[in-house]
Amino acid sequence: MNIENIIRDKIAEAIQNLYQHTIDSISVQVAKTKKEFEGDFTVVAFPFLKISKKTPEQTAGEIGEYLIGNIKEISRYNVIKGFLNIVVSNGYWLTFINEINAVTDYGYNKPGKNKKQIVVEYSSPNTNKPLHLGHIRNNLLGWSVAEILKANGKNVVKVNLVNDRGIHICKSMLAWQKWGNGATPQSTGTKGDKLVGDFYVKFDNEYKSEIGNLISKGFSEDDAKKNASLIIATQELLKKWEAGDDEVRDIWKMMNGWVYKGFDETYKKMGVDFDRTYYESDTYQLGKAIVLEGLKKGILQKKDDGSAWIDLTQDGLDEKLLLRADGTSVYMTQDIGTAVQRFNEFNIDKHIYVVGNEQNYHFHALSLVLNKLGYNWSKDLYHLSYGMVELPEGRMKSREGAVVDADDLIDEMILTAREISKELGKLDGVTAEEAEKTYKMIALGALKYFILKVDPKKNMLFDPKESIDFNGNTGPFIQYTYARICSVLRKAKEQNIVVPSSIDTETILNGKEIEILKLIYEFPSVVKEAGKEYSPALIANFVYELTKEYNQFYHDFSILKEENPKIRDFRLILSKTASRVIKSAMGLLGIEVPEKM
RNA sequence: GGUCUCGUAGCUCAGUUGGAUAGAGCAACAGCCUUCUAAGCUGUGGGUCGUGGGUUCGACUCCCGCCGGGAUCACCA
Repeated sequence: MNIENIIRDKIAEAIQNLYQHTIDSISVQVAKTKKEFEGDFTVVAFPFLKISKKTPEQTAGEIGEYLIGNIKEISRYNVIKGFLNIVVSNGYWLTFINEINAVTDYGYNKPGKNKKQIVVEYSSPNTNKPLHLGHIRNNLLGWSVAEILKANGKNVVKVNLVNDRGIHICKSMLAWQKWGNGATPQSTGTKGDKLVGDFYVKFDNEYKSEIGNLISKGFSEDDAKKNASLIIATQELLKKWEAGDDEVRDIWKMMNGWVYKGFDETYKKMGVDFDRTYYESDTYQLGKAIVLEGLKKGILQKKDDGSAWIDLTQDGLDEKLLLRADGTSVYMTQDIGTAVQRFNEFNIDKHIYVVGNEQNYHFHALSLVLNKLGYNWSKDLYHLSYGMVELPEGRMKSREGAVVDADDLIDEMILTAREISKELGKLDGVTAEEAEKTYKMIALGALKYFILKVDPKKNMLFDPKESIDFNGNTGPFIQYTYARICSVLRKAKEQNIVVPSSIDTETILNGKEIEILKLIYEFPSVVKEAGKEYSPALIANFVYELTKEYNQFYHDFSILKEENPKIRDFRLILSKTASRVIKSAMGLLGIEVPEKM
């Protein structure tokens, strides 16, 4: 049983014995003691004053006295202004580290017998442009959240839904037909997704200039947009695609093929993967039958032109279109269909959509619509809504090419990592291949940590001019700490010092060592909280705190040169355990850690 | 206009379900490598937590108003 629960129980017991009043032990708040006070855990006495009818100091003192007498793991306490600070004995911490040394996956919950699955849908790219920094945030978040849920013992399915059809891809196709001269990735030496993206931008530029021309000829802006020959030709292309026109389908397949190859490369570089990939060209017809059924039941309304609507005004939203007058489906229709499909296909406990907060309204509506249609699992849908990545000049706009390209960014990071490493001469002793692997590890570590350390819900800023740091609160800092520990353990081995599997529980500890132990102790609850909140940021902030603390310890105390063998052994175990936790935590973020850097 | 969000040091971000004197990193300045990796460590300066009320023993945290930024309210996805 963990010490906080023991304290909770005993406090409830103390209240009962001292003041003849029954309270629920889980309602007792046990917090970490602030750095500037002596103690490990703090209990605030104020909530008990009504029960004790005494001053805060008296109440805290009486409870403290009771705890000393009844919990052997507590060595002493102090009271400051109604705050009861509890000091846990060295013996407890030493027993704790011995215990976790015996387990291999400390901090993780074993997969339960529960066969229910959690589906995490993320990435979900459009096939008309390459991935950019916004997609990076999405992918890293989705992947990491899936890993964190696995660490919480959940049965997770990672899913991608590729938006491979629609007006946007037709724009790239039309531009390729008109101005492409048969260009292919091979003929141009361009990565497939980039090539298709270039045609998308080309389309947009030509379209804009056509609109400009029309406006100068007296068209209103709206009319110009609707009547431009380019947009009309694009719509024709879409119609042909929907009709299954062979030529159009062939171009579509070819160009999407280029894009997939490009995406796969980027995914691989980022280290994200999926258990299943769906394509909207297969699923975009889903949902129609459900909507028609809803009409029949009178849950949905049909307008005069034949379009189908749902009225969400009671829920504070508006009326929402579910089927066009011509019977074709819209975004919402498809999402209804795919949701139903997923719940048929999997035994779903929770379905998580990792999608930007610009679609909050859509997912709010989606869950209401499904609920009204009678699917009681609509409450199990969860929109993991993350904030936008903004540039100093505002949002990224892919049509205008004002984006930070994913591949470029990663490549630049690798370049920087290589430069810094060479400058510091850190990898002089290793093979070129090994060094190259480490540069990539560091570059991705920096990028992933930079993104994941921020609370997913919040918008974040990325300034390309101030490239991502490698010092301070960064991925490389944490990786460096790991490498340092590995180095110490290597040296120990060279000196034939064996790290013992357990340690004498009478060993005397210093304050820094206890601080590190306390952080290691917190790891499981951080994993749990991160799972509950779907927040890799909690893991990132935790592991930073741990490494910061470790670096201070490393600086202030020597390990291998420590003369007292018991203390030396303890420090080795402590270091090894810290490195294990660092590696696990970083693993949950998708960040690898090097043994040398 | 409706709905939803965000506002913490010059900049980027933390701040557990309300708890003690609001913390890190970067940037600036000053120190520390014959000692287990200096991608490190130590110190200094830097704040009316947007603002005004309210609830509370106690508010960065909860409630209301206002100011400022963002998103969304498409027969786009």
